[in-house]
Amino acid sequence: MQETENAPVITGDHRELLDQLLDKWSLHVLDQLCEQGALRFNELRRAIPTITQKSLTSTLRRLERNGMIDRVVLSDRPVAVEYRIAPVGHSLQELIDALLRWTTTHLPDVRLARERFDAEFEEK
Amino acid sequence: MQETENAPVITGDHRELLDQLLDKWSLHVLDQLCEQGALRFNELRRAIPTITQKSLTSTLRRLERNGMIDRVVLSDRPVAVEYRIAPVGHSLQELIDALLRWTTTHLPDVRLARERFDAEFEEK
DNA sequence: CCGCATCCTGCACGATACTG
DNA sequence: CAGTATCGTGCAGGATGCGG
Repeated sequence: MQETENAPVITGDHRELLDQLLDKWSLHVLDQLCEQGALRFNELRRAIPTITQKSLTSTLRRLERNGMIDRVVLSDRPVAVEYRIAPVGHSLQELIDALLRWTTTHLPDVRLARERFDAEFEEK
Repeated sequence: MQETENAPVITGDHRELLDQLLDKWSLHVLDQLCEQGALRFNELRRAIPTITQKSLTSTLRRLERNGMIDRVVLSDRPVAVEYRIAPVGHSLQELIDALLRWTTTHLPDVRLARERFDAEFEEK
């Protein structure tokens, strides 16, 4: 019978982790690091022009804490740091790509749906 | 030929849409509706006990506006409404499941990484 | 049963200035 | 170059009460 198939119940832990990986900036950072393998702090800033320095810092810290990326000190004087995608983080890449592909594919549908919804709402 | 493979550049539109689909509650709602097909308002409340009525309402509106779900009026007196997963929304199910499976699988890794990170931070 | 209207609070994020 | 420190603010989301 149906057995609810594989019952993907969403626990608080799931939600918390997803919040930390799919938030406003993490996706950008992960995406960049997955593609480039490793990037310097300011290279990331340039790759994601709209991100604030503060946000980039906190995003990197969070991703590092969750084991998604590694912070590698290249030298002390001058200070040089590199951020590398970690194995666990890399396992996310295909998922992220799938997410982006889905949005790209269905963006037209969504736009149409929105127009319809808004128009219908306008009538009243 | 690296060609950056399929270059999944993240635009503002991507980000906005993902924000509306992967936010705190949408995932729960979509997940429920995908599994059950259709649910009443209060059935959803019971299925997601921690959600507020206000949040459920706004989440449902947003998902409806984006074409992910359909709001079906069953009767007027007494008021009876049903929310059904729409085709576009259904195409998200496997993606959501993949997301949940990934977190379930890698949660141990993440926990370990966090402990290490926090411990290392403690030392200083 | 299915919502809408308000009030309220935290906190995510931006802007800006400073440091080794 | 790679950050830390501080201030200001919008707004998501909880709590509560009312209404058809």
